[in-house]
Amino acid sequence: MGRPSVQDQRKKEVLDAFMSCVVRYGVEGATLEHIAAQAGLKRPLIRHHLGNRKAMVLALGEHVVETFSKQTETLRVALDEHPDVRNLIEALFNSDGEMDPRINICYQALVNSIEIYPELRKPLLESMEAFYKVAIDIVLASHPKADKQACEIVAHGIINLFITTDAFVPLKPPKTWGYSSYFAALKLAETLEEKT
Amino acid sequence: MGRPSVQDQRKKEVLDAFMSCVVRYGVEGATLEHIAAQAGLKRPLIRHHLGNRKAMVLALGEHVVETFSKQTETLRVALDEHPDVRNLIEALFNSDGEMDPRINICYQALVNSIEIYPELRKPLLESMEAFYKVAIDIVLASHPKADKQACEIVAHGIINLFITTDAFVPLKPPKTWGYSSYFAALKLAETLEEKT
DNA sequence: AAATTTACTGTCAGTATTGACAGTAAATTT
DNA sequence: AAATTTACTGTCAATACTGACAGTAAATTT
Repeated sequence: MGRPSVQDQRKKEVLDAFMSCVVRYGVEGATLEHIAAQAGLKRPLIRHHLGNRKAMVLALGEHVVETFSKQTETLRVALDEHPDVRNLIEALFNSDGEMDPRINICYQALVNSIEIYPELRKPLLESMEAFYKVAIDIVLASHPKADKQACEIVAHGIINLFITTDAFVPLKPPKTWGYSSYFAALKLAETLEEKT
Repeated sequence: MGRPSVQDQRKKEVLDAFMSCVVRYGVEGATLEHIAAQAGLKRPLIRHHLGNRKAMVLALGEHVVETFSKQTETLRVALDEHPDVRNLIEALFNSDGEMDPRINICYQALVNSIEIYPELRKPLLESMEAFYKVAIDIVLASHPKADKQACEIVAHGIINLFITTDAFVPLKPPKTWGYSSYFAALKLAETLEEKT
């Protein structure tokens, strides 16, 4: 009874606003006022729903890790149907709107804040490990004859290139930069093909 | 006449301290007090030498761009002697102590702060363009018969992989991650070899 | 309609950060 | 030694940020 709770919804909204602010101002530059304004709420209200600043940062960490894990799972389905490296690359780089471009930037920002929030280290590390693992599995399944170590290197390379996809967006770089990581990932995948 | 000026030296020391703080706390998290403590100086003194906070951030931008440009030049000499892709990769990934690992992290942090300091955009963009250009030139000179576009893609890929080298360091990742970008870069370079 | 629970706002105190500047100390010239 | 220039320190006011909480409004149950 009583007024129905909207905490779950509000939390998501606030964390979404937090992400946008982290992209613009960094973790420490994202003030509670910034976040509240971005979410269209008053500052005391976001505190009511999420607690103090530290709790918010940790919640953001969970949120990013969770979103990351969902993306990882989305990739795993591409494995089940057609365990092909190109499918992996397409899913990573050309899934229109599926991947939130803010996630990678926030992830990196949180990694760099680990000295302030050491609790973030473990979940961030584990989510990235899972991400690598899925990529490695796909590459291995896709090229069963290829050298195992080569597959791991290619998988790592593809993921690392993916990480940089949106790294330069604030620079408004020439269009040629935009797809460079994508094309490089494709070339990297080529190295596993049979050499005829 | 008068007491000899140590501004040039002090500026360098402060900017070096600023870099260390940006790596730990991000651009906005690096307070003047942090920077001063890191440099072993009093806060009013760093102001005396470098001006207010905004001036310091812009000076840091110049410093990073300058260091970046020096690294770019260091690479160009590797071009003149042996324009080989492997030399490029070795110079990037295995030049013990030559490359300051903080530079990439600071560069990325500054890129993400462009909305606050728009003046940084142009120099940051240009320094990265120069960096790409040198890499492309080396790859082209190294493989004159190869497809031009392929060379550009490989060069971009190598640089983008280089960018990620120290991205995960705060996570204290397993050793296997450490060289993944390096090995991936080598594999990427392989794609330009003659297919026999 | 009363009670209850939650959403939301206004506001204040404590702290952190920055900017500013007066004043002192040190090194150099004349 | 006096003058001059710069390095450096102490300190205070203004501002920004956060934490806390009382109090109001809204939605639901009985």
